[in-house]
This record gives sequence, structure tokens and C-alpha cells, in this order.
Amino acid sequence: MHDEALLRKILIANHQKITKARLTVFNLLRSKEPQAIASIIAGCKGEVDRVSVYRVLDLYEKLGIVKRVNIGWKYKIELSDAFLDHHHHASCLGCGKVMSVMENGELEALIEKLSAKSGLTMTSHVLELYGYCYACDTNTKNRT
Amino acid sequence: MHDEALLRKILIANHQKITKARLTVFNLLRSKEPQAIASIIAGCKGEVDRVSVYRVLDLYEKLGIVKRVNIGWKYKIELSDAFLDHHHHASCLGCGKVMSVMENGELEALIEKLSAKSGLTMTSHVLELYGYCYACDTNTKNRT
DNA sequence: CATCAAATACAACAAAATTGCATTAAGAAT
DNA sequence: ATTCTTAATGCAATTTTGTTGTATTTGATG
Ligand SMILES: [Mn+2]
Ligand SMILES: [Mn+2]
Ligand SMILES: [Zn+2]
Ligand SMILES: [Zn+2]
Repeated sequence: MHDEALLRKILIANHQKITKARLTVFNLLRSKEPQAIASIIAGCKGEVDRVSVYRVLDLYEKLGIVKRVNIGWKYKIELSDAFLDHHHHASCLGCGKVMSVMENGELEALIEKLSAKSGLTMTSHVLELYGYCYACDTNTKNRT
Repeated sequence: MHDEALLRKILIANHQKITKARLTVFNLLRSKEPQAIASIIAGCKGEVDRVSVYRVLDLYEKLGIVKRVNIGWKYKIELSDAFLDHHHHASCLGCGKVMSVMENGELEALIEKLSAKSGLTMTSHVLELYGYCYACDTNTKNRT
């Protein structure tokens, strides 16, 4: 099923209307991930009001359509695992580029084990890597 | 070396003054971790102004004395690995309790490997587990 | 197409974070 | 110890971010 069809299905199943605001925000999220709220609001300028963006995102979070992910100490929004495969992020502290790190069975298993040991019934987890991408790393080394 | 001596050493090495505000914030951070900014500001009431708390924390972050960690979609502040052993967090979505998950060689090695594969020269990483603690999990199950 | 509730825009508000500046105090100089 | 210098602080004002109230609009339904 393609993304928008799934979105419609989820909205209908939850007795929510399919509106211009909701479709606009959804398509923005599909275009680039993850995004800061400010960036989504900017992308909606003229189309959807600031307040409505917040309300759409609240709904989407409640319905599990989006999730908040932490990039550095700020959060950004991205589509949930129902739309994107489970993954983690590797962020460059130099240029801000965010790369996806795809699921790795060994790692996920280890995280499961860890959570069991910690006494937590884990429902989700977040792993973020920080450092410098090849380009930024090279630049840094070349500086005198 | 005990914590405050290390703090003083770092401040002096960076030509920063040792002030009442900086010591107060530092000791609050030592008392409990991790803490929301609001909680630090509250802990400083009457002692240090709100604005100064922000400025002290900015400095501390720049100097690597504290780091921001994400608990849910909000960040909290805790002392850096120079003061605390490297660890991760397991947070209960029910009651908000945060447990420390101590470093695990196997996991850390795997994360190193992962970052290498992603092409990032990793300088740090964050792993957060979310779920329900034993008490909250039991409560949830007992609900009709 | 008529109906009706849900969703939206806009204004007002509240909370969180930042900036500008006069005053204070930490550390250096004497 | 006292004076000097400037970084650090407190306080007021401002900006930014997020929320709430409500009249109007819009999407679903028959
Ligand atoms: Mn992503
Ligand atoms: Mn911690
Ligand atoms: Zn980069
Ligand atoms: Zn709990």
C-alpha cells in the first residue's frame, strides 16, 4: 500500500476527516526526514496555519503516524515505522546532515536483552550517533 | 580527583571565573541526574537568576561539563562522562522514572562497528530505552 | 444539495528562551 | 590589603515557541 493510502486508512479508521491541512503536513513529512517543527511550519506557510500544524502533529502522534526523534538536544518529527522501516540516525555535528542507519538484527537483539536486564518492559528505543561525516572530517583535519 | 576540583580545573584552564552561580548550578547537577532546566532554575531560586542559569549551562555545555540528554521528547541536563561513567537511560512512560543503564562492552563495540559502517567518525552516541517499569506495568495489566 | 459536527484560521494568551545594559564581584596588579 | 579591570550577574524588555478560545469554514453523510 502506498503511503497516502495508508494515511487515509488510518484517519478513516479513527473517525478523522481527511483535510487539506492534514494532507499538506503529511506530504511535507514525506519529502524530507526528520524535520524540525519550525521547518514544517515554514513549509506550510500560506497553506496551513501555525496552530493547525501543531494540532495536526498532535493528532498524528496520537495515531502513531509520526514520532518525535531526538537530533542533538532538539526533537524533530518523522513518519513512524508504519511508513518508514525502523532505523536510527547518524548526525554530522559539522554540517547537520542526518543519515539513516538501518536496522541491525544483532544490535536490536542486544538492546532487547539490555532492557530486560534493566527491568523495563520496553516499548521503543532511540539510538543516535553523533560525529563528523567524511567531508566535514576531512575539512577539520586540513585546518591549521 | 573529586568533582568540584575537576570543575575548577576546567574553568581555570579556560580562563573562566569561579563564581557563586557556577558552583551552585554544578552542585545542583551533582545532587540528582538528569534534571530538566525548569528544575535547575527552581533549585536556584533566590540564589541564582533564571537568565544566569541559562548562561552557566551554555558555558558548561561548551566546555563539555554537562550534556543534554533526551528523555522522551524533552531534554534534560546531566554532568558529562568526565564526571559520571558513560551510561544510557531507561525511562518509564508511566511514572517518568529514569533508570541508568550502565555501559556494556558488547553493545558499545557494536555501536562502534555500526558507526564505522555508516561512514561517520563518531564522537558520541545516545541510547534511550522507553517502556514501563515493573510497578507501572503491573498497574496497566490490572486495569479492566 | 442540505445538514451537522469536526477542523481550521485568527486573535489572544502563556511559557520558555534570549538580548541589552547597568551594576557587581572575581581575580590580577600593585 | 587595596585598587583596578573586565567578566559575570541581575533585572527589564523582547523574541520565540507553544496553547487556548471561538467564530467561521469544510468535509462527510444521508
Ligand atoms: Mn529517520
Ligand atoms: Mn544519566
Ligand atoms: Zn558533515
Ligand atoms: Zn513507572
